[in-house]
Amino acid sequence: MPTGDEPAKAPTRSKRADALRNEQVLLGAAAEVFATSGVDAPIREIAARAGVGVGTIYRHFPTRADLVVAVYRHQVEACAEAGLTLLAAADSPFAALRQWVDLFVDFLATKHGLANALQSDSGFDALHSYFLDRLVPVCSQLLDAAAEAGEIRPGTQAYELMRGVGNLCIGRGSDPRYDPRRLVDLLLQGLRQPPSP
Amino acid sequence: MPTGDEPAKAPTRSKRADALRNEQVLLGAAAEVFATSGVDAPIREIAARAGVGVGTIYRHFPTRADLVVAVYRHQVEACAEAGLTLLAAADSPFAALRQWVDLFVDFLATKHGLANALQSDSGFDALHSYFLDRLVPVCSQLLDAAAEAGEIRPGTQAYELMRGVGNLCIGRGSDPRYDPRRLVDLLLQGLRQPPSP
Amino acid sequence: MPTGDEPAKAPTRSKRADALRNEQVLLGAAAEVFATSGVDAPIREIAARAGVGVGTIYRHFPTRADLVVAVYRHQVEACAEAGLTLLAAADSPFAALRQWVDLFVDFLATKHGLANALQSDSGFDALHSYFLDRLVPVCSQLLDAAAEAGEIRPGTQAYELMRGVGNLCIGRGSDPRYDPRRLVDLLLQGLRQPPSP
Amino acid sequence: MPTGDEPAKAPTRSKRADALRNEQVLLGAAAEVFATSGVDAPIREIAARAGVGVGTIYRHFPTRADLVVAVYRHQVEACAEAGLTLLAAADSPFAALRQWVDLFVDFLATKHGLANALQSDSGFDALHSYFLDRLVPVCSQLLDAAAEAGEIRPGTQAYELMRGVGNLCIGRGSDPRYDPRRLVDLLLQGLRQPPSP
DNA sequence: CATGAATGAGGCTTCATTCAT
DNA sequence: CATGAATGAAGCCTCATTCAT
Repeated sequence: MPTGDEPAKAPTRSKRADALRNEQVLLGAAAEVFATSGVDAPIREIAARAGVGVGTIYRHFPTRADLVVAVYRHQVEACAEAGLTLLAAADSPFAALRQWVDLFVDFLATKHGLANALQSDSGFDALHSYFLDRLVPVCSQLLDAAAEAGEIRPGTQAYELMRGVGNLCIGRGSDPRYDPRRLVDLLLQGLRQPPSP
Repeated sequence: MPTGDEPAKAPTRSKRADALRNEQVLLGAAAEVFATSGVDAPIREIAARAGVGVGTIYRHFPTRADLVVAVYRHQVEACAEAGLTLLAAADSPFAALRQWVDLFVDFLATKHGLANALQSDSGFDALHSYFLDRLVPVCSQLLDAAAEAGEIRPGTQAYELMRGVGNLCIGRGSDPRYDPRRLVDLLLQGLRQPPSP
Repeated sequence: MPTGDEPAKAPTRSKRADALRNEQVLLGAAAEVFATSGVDAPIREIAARAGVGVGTIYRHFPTRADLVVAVYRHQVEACAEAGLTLLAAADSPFAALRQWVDLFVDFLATKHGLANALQSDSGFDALHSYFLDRLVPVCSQLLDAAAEAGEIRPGTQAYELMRGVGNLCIGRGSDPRYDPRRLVDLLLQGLRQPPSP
Repeated sequence: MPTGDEPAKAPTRSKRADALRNEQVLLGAAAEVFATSGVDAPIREIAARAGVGVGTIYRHFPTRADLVVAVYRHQVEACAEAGLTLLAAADSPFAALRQWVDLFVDFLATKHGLANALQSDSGFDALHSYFLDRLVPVCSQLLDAAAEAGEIRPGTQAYELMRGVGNLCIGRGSDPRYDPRRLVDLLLQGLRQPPSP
């Protein structure tokens, strides 16, 4: 399965390079299968799609959660980092928050079933934990900044907001009438209101 | 297993009564098991709790969705009817909407896993449809009234709102920091804002 | 699969009878497979031989040990009971012991791999326990009687003797030069000697 | 992975030395793992302990039996040789036999699972053969000498005795009440009796 | 030669669903 | 009509063994 754009002359010290490439293939296949059949898809299906045996998957990712985390790690990291960038660049803390949440929704919205798997009771505790450990602090910073700037009412916890946004992204695409973005926007608008009427 | 002390000539009426009673037992057992183990609980568990064979369940409820719908039908009906009552009784259309949504959240929040099962891709299409068919019109009426009264911005669809509220109820109880009610409230507050900043 | 010797007219209250018959078929098949491939044989193989699905076996015998114990229970019981009979009937306590041990050897010797499975570290703790719980007391009685009659040296424990005899029966049949009976006899002869020369 | 500081011209001798050293490391690791997890331990475990790849083990020892035999060869040889020594040195042929058997029991008793693996049906035919080929002749000599001296009854075959002793050593350590040595002693005492009562 | 990544057979177990009794 | 026994597909996971690097 040579990509063709490498000189065949210098395979040098492969071995590890080989395994690494394989891992990439695996992650790609897993991403596709997750998108299609959800993160609960049979390991066999992923193995088949990647053109490897099941053992290969178990070698690289002993548990399913390991695989899921690996599949989404890059994007989660990018999302986390974007939070800080946005806070520095946006017109206002609230605008930053909104843009950042949009980013998160974009991410979840394109991964069929990922939002579901984020549920803590879905058996993917590691996934749930990873996402929240990584993103809650960022969200918290954005929320605090917006609150300090007086743009939103205080008192909302980042953990709750993240889970709420995640939940709203569940089942996107099943019906064109349902667009999580509109609801997330409503949620953020709600933050601007004084505590209660 | 007829007891023999009924006239064999006219079992019709009593048989029906029997079957009905049986169905009630079934529904009760299913409700308990759903509450404990979620709506995905093994059929056997429900049969055992009801003290009947699995065949009996299949006879009465050919698909699992049929059973789930039957279990929650009363409460869905009550919720639907409450919408009209509230609209008539509340201080304002928006107050009615809010109270009604609270009712719906109360309902979902106490049924472990029900909100999850409402997802259209969860394999319980019948359940999903039933809930929405029955409640969306009510919600729509409440939304329209509030919009007409100028209490909320126009443009939000009842279908979307209902699904959003349902989604927010997923996973309640897994972490004390997550309370769907607060987020639902935020959502409703968001409706009061002008379309966008 | 009617046996033909039952009047086809009176299937009366079957159901349980059916299941019972099935259990017998299962036990028969398991006995054969155990004899052929040892007690570690794949469940599938037993199911196939019995002409049933694997689920049927799991229903009747949730764990493999349950199955093994069930397969041999009758014979273990018979063996245990024979101990008392022999003690009463034999010429001397030692003769009774010898005959009883012969019985036990006969039993083990015809079950390929059973002696192996009796090893406590073979993962069939339940089997190991069952055999010993049932037979050690009997053996103990026989040993005591022989010791009291002065026919054997005192001090040998029934547990140890039973395990020794069991061990000697391992691997019978693999080589015609090995006959556990001769060694067991040697063991019993050894009991007649004074403690040490 | 040649280090490069050896002359490429004459690697023969040093390569062999290398390979030998490697084999020693392997045998050491295997011995440890066998002691810990039995001779059925996963090849990987041995490879890991030796710090080599599994392929290396397969190269040196194509089958598992080859490895096991290699691991115990030294001790088996020593045991075999001890037979002759003892016969010359002991007070009587029977005393020599007894001491020699003790040696064998000591050997087996300290190797977790080795006695089990000696079973001819355990899939380690080579192991079984090696042990018996090497030790049966020795045992035979001792038996014959004792028989000639009139210390034991004639007629017992060395093959049978060796296997019997081996079998008695199976499962040692699983229960403090079971000590193979006592039973082996009984067996030897049995040899001193006249053929039958 | 050594490495260890990849393969895939093989065993296990759970349940939804059917159907004889 | 009710029962629950039987079925068997489906997923899971663990190594022994091969072979490209």
